[in-house]
Amino acid sequence: MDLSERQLQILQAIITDYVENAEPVGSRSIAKKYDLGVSPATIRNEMSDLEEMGYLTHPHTSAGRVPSDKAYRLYVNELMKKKNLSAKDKRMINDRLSASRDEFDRTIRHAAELLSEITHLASFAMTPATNEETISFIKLLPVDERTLILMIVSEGGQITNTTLRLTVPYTQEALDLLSKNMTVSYKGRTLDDVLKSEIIHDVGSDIEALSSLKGSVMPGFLRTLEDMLNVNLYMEGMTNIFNLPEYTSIDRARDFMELFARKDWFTQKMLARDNGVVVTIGDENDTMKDCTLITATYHVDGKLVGKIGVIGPTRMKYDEITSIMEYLTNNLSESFRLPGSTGDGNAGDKKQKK
Amino acid sequence: MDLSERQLQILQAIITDYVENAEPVGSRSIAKKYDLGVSPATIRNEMSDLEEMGYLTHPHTSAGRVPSDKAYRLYVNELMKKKNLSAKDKRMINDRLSASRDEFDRTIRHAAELLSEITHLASFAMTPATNEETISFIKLLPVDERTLILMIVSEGGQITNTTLRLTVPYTQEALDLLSKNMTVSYKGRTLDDVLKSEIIHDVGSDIEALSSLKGSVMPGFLRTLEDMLNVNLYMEGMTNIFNLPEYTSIDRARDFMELFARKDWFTQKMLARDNGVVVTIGDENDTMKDCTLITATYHVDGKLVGKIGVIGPTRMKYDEITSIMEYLTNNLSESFRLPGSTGDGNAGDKKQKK
DNA sequence: GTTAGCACTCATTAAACGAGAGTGCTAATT
DNA sequence: AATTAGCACTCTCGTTTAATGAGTGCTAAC
Repeated sequence: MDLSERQLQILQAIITDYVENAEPVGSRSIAKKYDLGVSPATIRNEMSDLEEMGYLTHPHTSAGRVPSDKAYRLYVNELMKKKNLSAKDKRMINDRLSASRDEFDRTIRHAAELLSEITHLASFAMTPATNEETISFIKLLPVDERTLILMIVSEGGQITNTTLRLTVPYTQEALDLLSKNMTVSYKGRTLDDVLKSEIIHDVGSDIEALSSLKGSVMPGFLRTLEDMLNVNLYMEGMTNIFNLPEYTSIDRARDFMELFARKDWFTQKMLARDNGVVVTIGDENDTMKDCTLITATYHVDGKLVGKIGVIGPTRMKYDEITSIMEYLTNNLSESFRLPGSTGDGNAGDKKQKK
Repeated sequence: MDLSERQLQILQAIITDYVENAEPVGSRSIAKKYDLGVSPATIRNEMSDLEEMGYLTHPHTSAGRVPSDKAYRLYVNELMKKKNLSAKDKRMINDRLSASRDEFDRTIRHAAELLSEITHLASFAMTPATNEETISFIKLLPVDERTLILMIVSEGGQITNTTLRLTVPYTQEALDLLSKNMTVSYKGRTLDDVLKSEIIHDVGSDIEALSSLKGSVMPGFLRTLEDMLNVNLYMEGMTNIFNLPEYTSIDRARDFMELFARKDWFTQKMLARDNGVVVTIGDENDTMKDCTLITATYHVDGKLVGKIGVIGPTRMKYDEITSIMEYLTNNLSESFRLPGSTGDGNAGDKKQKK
């Protein structure tokens, strides 16, 4: 049961108008503003049909029509045209996103800030999940007699280091040996794997000094692995939503804020989403059924995948926002590419239902 | 112009009642609930006097009285008695605050969480400012031919390290020499000082290889210094305030949230506050004139000073909250004491106007 | 198939009203 | 002289009522 050309035009007009003004739109105003060459009465009839098909709703009898989630879905999948970013937005992204591998986290946070500034919505950005990363080698570097640096290098080139302070002195020999043993034991295994497997015994404890050192180092090692696995989540522009008419009720605003207070939960949810630009509208989300959530992925060295997203009411400028996010993530992926590497990171445009 | 005993009793009763119920309190309910042995009429007369002296206000003619900032000030300075923590709260703090020097930031964040949970207010915690810390030594450790670890150790024992990736290979000699030169140049100077002074030239560039290496390392060095100087600010329990009657207006809530969005600004404000338990009420704050802000300080090794605090409406349980914060900061300072060191960190009880 | 016309619906706003809580004053009481 | 009882007065808050107006849905004409 396809929609006629005119129905699509009317639906598009209603969406455009409602997104703009946040108020139920009536037949008369459609007829006046959008030049469809038909009278309000005709539009009324069509609207009635569209409502029957589930694309529109009625807050109450004598109010205008409001697009349903289904209408937005149709719009995102079929009607929406890619928007060209304004020169201002492009400039903003290019200028302010001085990404560099060194300042990874900082860049990611900047990206989230930028996104919320441009879209006037709440935004977030996540550093890549490193579940699949494998360990390349582990090194223990001496600092002073009771202090050492533990360094973990992943195959993907990620390097993390932590300073450990021991309660007893160590010897250089023990240090070297432990480094070697740990590397042998863990090389090629994923962080996840190493952290979960409790096989910490087999690192070798032949020598007394080594065994003691191992005991001191291991907890730090595990903690560092955990830190490597932890994706960082940055949230920006939370207060933007206070300016939106759909959040003038304190309860709505509270719900919204509380969602973000549970960072870890939210992170999990977002990690589960597909790659590329993903739009989930209203009911398609299992929580926040009156929100739309748009995420996009950026790539590091064309491999690791991080996410960036915006959250707002289902009424939002889908065309603009998806375009902005595509531009932004391409820009990010570009910045995070290893000098030598190739591969375009596949920052595609898959609009898909989750 | 001192207050009579009875006036103090009445004032105390009004504060207690208002703090509890958040509604203007009338003469009749005071007479009924608090056994002062006088009739409502007498209380009315006293209330009238108290109002004239600026301790009470009237939302409108025929409403009950509400304590003014001045009244809260008097209460905090004179009337308030130290409260004993409930066993539950004590246990909570003792159990959950498994502080350890290694996981400094984590512990601080936990403390903020805990504080907001116990007080049902918004809380924050700041890591210590290290402006005054001086550099002990700088070390460059080799990782692979183009990667090295830069380590900065402060006199106070703080250790920070960053991984640097160079575009060109380096030599071991150059590395050692640069480490030595940098240590000589910067040893004993404060982080602040080093960062501000642009005297990066005199690190010595006699050798070609050294000069090139220096050029690559210096930006990373400065960035790391900046990171060391940056105090981290953790905010928790923001959404608690939505449950308070004073924040049912969306505008109020928005203002509140927006304040915290500007983390850096807020950090600056908080750094400027005195040590110990400091309470600033309503107008005493230059922003947030309808809030009370309570901060307390904890100590690291009896020296460095970090802050923890709560924010809420001027109507709050001053006695409980200050007691909780004192207990909590003492606990923190205790945990962050170096094994060898002494000195009680002077976590005093100075209630003072800012 | 389209449009004009018109009755009808329903949210929103303003005004009117009564109830209730609390004060402030005066006069009586201790 | 201090305290209290009594009462008129004020102001908020919730409810009711009425008017307004935007917008639909239907019918009949084009």
